Order: sequence, then C-alpha cells, then structure tokens
Amino acid sequence: MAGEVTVRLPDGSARTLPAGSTAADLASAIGRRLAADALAAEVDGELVDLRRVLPDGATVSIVTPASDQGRAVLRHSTAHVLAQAVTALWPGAEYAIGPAITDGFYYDFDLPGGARFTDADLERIEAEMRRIVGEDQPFVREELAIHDALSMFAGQAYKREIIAGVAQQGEPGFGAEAAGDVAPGATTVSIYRNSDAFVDLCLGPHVPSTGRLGHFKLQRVAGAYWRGDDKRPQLQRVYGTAWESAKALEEHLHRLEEAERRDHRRLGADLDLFSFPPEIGSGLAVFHPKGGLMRRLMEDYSRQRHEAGGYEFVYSPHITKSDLFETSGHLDWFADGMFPPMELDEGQRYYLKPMNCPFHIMIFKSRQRSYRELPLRFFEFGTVYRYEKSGVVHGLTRVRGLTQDDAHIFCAREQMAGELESTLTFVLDLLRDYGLDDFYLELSTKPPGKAVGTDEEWEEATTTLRTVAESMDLDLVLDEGGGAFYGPKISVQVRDAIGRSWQLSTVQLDFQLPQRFAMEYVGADNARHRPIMIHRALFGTVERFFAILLEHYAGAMPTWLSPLQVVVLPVRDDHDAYARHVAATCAAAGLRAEVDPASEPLGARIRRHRMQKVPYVLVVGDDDVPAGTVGVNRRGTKDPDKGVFLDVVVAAVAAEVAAHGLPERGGDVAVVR
RNA sequence: GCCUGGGUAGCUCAGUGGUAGAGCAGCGCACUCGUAAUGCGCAGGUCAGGGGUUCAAGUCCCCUCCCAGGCUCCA
Repeated sequence: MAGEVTVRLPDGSARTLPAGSTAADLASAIGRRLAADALAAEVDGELVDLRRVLPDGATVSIVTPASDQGRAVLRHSTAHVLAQAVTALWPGAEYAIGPAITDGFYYDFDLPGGARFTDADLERIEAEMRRIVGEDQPFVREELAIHDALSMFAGQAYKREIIAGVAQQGEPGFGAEAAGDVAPGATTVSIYRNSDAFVDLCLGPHVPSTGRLGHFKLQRVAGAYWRGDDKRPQLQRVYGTAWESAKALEEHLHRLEEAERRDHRRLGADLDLFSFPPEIGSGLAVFHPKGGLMRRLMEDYSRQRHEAGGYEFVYSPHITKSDLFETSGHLDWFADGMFPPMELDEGQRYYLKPMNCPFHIMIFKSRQRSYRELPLRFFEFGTVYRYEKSGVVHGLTRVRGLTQDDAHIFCAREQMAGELESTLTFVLDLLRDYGLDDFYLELSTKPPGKAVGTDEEWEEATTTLRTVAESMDLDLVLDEGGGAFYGPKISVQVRDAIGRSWQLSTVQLDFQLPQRFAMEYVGADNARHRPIMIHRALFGTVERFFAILLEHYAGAMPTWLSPLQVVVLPVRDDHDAYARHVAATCAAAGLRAEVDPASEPLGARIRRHRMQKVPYVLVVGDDDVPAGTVGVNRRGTKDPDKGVFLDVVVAAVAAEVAAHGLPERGGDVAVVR
C-alpha cells in the first residue's frame, strides 16, 4: 500500500510504518529504551545504519550494543575515531584500513616523514579520541562517484588503491552485497564523515554519533604490512579494545590479566619446569626435573593407551640423507620450514627431519607386506626440527625442536573409513583423560596451488573425512584450503578453562606418499595394492600439549600429573620421625611425597608449597603423632581438615590418582596471586 | 625477516652523565613454631656483547645478539 511499509521483526511479528521511515524510526516505534540503545540495524541480513530507509517487506532487527554485531559496529566506529585522532595529531598521516576484530579493533597508518608511534603516543591519541567522543559528532554517510572519491582521497594512496580495486572488479565485501543499493561493477562508493575534520572511505554501518562510544582502550602498536604482504610497505598498526559498557571493558581487561597469569612461560619459570637458555638457541627448550617428570607422566600414559589401542612402537633417527625428503616432496614443498642441510665429505647432504612420516614408510617397506597385516599402526614420540622464522617462536607452543606423538596407519582403501572413525574416537577419549572435554572439529581442504595429487583423490579423501567427522556429534567447521600439501585433514580444536581454543590433534589422510614411495602390499587376490596412509598426532606436539595443559590448569595440575603430590610438614623438629613415617606411607602407596622439616615457621612452609601448587600439604604435630592422624590441606581449599587418619588420606589420594581425578581443576585461582 | 618495546644480582625491578641499589630467592647462624612471608648476617653484577662521544657512560650515539607483542581478522 502506498504511503506505508510493513516490516517483519525477529520475533515473527510485523509492523507497519509510514513510507520513508528509517530503522531509527522503527526502534522508536517499538520502544523508548530500544530507541536509546539502538546502534544500527540488520535489514534482510545486511548491517546498515539507523538512518537507512526501510524497504517494504524487509525483515529487520535492531542492533544493540550488548551483542556480537553491536560490539562489531561500535569497535569499527571506535577505529574511525582513532583514525580521526591520529590525523588530528599527525597532519598528513595516511590511514589504510581499520576493521573490528575479535575483542577489539585496529587501524593501520603511514605517518608523514616515516614517523613511528611509540607507546607514549598511545596516551596522547587516546586523550584526543576522548575529546572527539565528548563532542558527540554524528557519523554521516554519503555516496560518491568513483572519480569523485579518487579526488577526495587525493593524498591517501591506500584509500585510492582500495577505491581502484572496487572500480575494477567490485571487490568481495564491497559493492553489491554489502552496499545493498550498489550493483556489481559499482560506480559509487560510500564514505562516512564526522565533523568537517574527518572523512573515511567506509562501508559502514556506524553508530549514530561518537557520543555512543567511550568504553575503549588503546593497547599496543605494531608493524603490519599493507595487505599482509611483506613486499609492500610496512604500516604502523594501533590495536585497541572497545566494549558496550565500562563493566564489559573491565571484565575483558581482567580476562587478559588472567591469561597472563596462566602464561605457561611464566608458570614454567615459577614452578621450575623448563627454560629456554639463549645459549642453546631460539625455540629450543630444556625440561627441568619437575617438568621432565610431568612430561614423562604424560608420555607414559599416552604409550599405555596406544599399546592398548593396537599401535606398535618404532624409533627413527633425527637426520637423514636428502633422498628421503626428495622422494617425499618435503624439499619441494616444505624446504622453507627445514634447517639447512649438513654437507658431508662425498657431497652427500643430510637434513634434520622436520617430519617422521618417511621413516615410518621405510619400516613398512623393509619387507614385503601382506593384507593380513593391515592395518599397521606405527607409533613414535618423534623429535623433529623445523626452522620457524625468528619472529614466530613462542614459548613451548611454537618451537624449533619439537616432539610429535606421531603415528602412521597403513591400511587398505576399504579399511580407511573405519580406521579414521576409530582413530577419532581414540583421540577424543585420550584427550578427555587429560581433563580436556570441550571440542570441535575442523576440516581442512586442498590448499590451492600448493598440493600434489589429482582432484579426484582429494575429493575422495575429503568426502571420507567429512563423513567421519560428521558422525562424531561435534561441531564441524570448514577450513577452506588449510590442508597439507599431501592431503586433507581433520583437526580437533579444544577450548580450555578460560575459553580459548587451541588446535590439538590432527588426522590427515594421504594418498600421495604411498604413491611417491611406491608402497605396496599383497592382497588376498595375490595382486599388489597400494596402501592408504593416515597421519595422526594427538597432542600435536608434546611441548605444545604440555603448555596447553599448564595454562588450562593454571599450573595446578591434576594430582596424577603433579610432580610432587604430597608434602609433609612437621610442626616442630620432634615431629620429624612421624612426618617421615607419613611420607613413607604415601610412597608405599605409590605417591610422590616429601618432608619439609621445621627449620622455618610453619606458615612460611605452607605458603611456599601452596604457591608451588602441591595438591596435598599434610601438617603433623603434637595431636597427630599419638593419634596416627594428619592435618590435610587440599589444594584449592582455604581451611585445613584436621585429625584425619593417615590411611584414610592415603587411600583417598591414591584413588584420585588412579582415577585421574580432577578434584578442583584450577580452583586455587582466587587464593594464590 | 620487518615494526614497536625491552635486556641492570638466580627472579621482579629502581637507578637519564659524577663511588651500581632494593625486595624476594641463595648461603650461614639463631629461632622449634598448628596453617599463606621469624630475625640477624653474608655473598652475589665486565649494567646483553662490541665500538664511539666525553675529564667522566648503566645513562648519549652506532653495530650485533637475545626476549616480548604484532605482521592471519581487509573500506
């Protein structure tokens, strides 16, 4: 009907407004609070400004701050304010792009005269931003013809490049779908103006005015290459975070602190677990006795499970002649990630191995194989070396020397789906035993231009993996083009105690290496067949898994993985003999226990062992010696449990260890700072 | 590799041109104590390494090494 438009709301209801009404009008019509809260709107799946006129029949929802979309809008608007502040403080600064990202935003700049931001500049910029927010400047959208836009951004090379890209092909993310009213091969672009001082090329949407912003904080500066390309100019990137309320901002900053407190590098030093002596080299860790013990416990349990799961244990050397990696294709595809070769007398080149697979293939090929043997599952904690670029090494999670809990399954094609399924089940079960239980799966497909093998092979492998992944009853996300050069993979992503996700296990399907190495087995038909190969690592790498567990538990490892499980504290010297008896009783039950004698006050000793996150601290004094009891301080509890019979405590702890129990996962967080 | 910020005692850090400091940890002695730091003392540093400026350098300049964050979120 002329003169009116009818729109549909998220709850299914419809509302009729005068023609020409905007999203803001709709919000007002729904309610005063919504009108005050509204930041933007979603019209037929497209995010738009509140000032957008609503078309008849549209499905509309109002975007408010405390939503993912709302936060994205206000972060992006805050990025604009950042750019406005920087251009005010550095006249002539060029600004490139400034998107919203997870938890925040950034903007990339090219400052006049090659100037660089310093940390101190962040404060000045932030002050200027707060001034702009205080002026409550409206964000005003305009459409410009391409040639007008090019002249408007005459001094802005990066903006001009973006506009030129739009003009050429209607860049993805621009043009038709995003601007809504612009056809593909667009001839116009949109800009946003706030005050006369600042205008930016932008799709929008934006908050109505800068006064709607304010709960933000600039965090750091960093270099970032234009378009992520290290052959192009490096820009100065400013990162910040922005939220819908002071409370949300504060909570986010607190989460960052919490993550820092859990940083495995810090815990590794505090708990004396491992270190990275610069004398050894970047990305090369040493494990100290306590860390070594934890690592051995992790590995031993894994070995036990693998043995029960039908894996056979193999060993292979750390270096090999180049031939092996020429055949495998690694030297063609992975040479950048490998340490340079060692040249021997006869001109023979030896490489440190970056992967274990070719060695396991050699074991397969050491004699003729029969179909009766398949599937063959070879397992090894294989230490490999990868030349990570100096800027990317990070604690134990990105290192240059690493140990994979690596196995290769060789099977007949018809066994493939079944093996994949049992492997995935095995993976998830094992990870749960370490206390991780929040998973999702990711399917990585053929990397364009960086893969070997035919499309048909990739198609078959990918379909098989997808089918198996879908049967797992977990969320599955697609990682287009993320596969290895020899095959697609499923990776298991795990969310830790503070909600971060980590890529752990990978299961890769491989038709290529069996072919390159001319692997075969004799089938029941007495003919030769090519086996399928499945690569899989559950921890990913032992070092990285160690770091993830450490952060997941904030250093308070479950008792079965704690290097020291029980410390016994005699109140006075004359309780020593009984304390030793208590420790010996624990040891006899298979627990790792120590006595810390009374050369220091009790309070000091309690404090030290609590900070070292020992699961059980037992105190014995005058009351305990005659009664055969102990005072039990369980990690994560505030008050001791006094006068508990020794055999009761020992039995309980031993049972907890046997069950891999998790009494209070990370529960002492609030107590120890 | 590149950008920004760092490197001072085992650890955390103070010290911006004029005699290298603190707390914790370590060692010694005393204290013998019932639930998150007992007291006193001692030792510990070519201020990352090298070069330069200066009467004088931890401090200013240059080079190298190492560490952290970022360079993957694309108007």
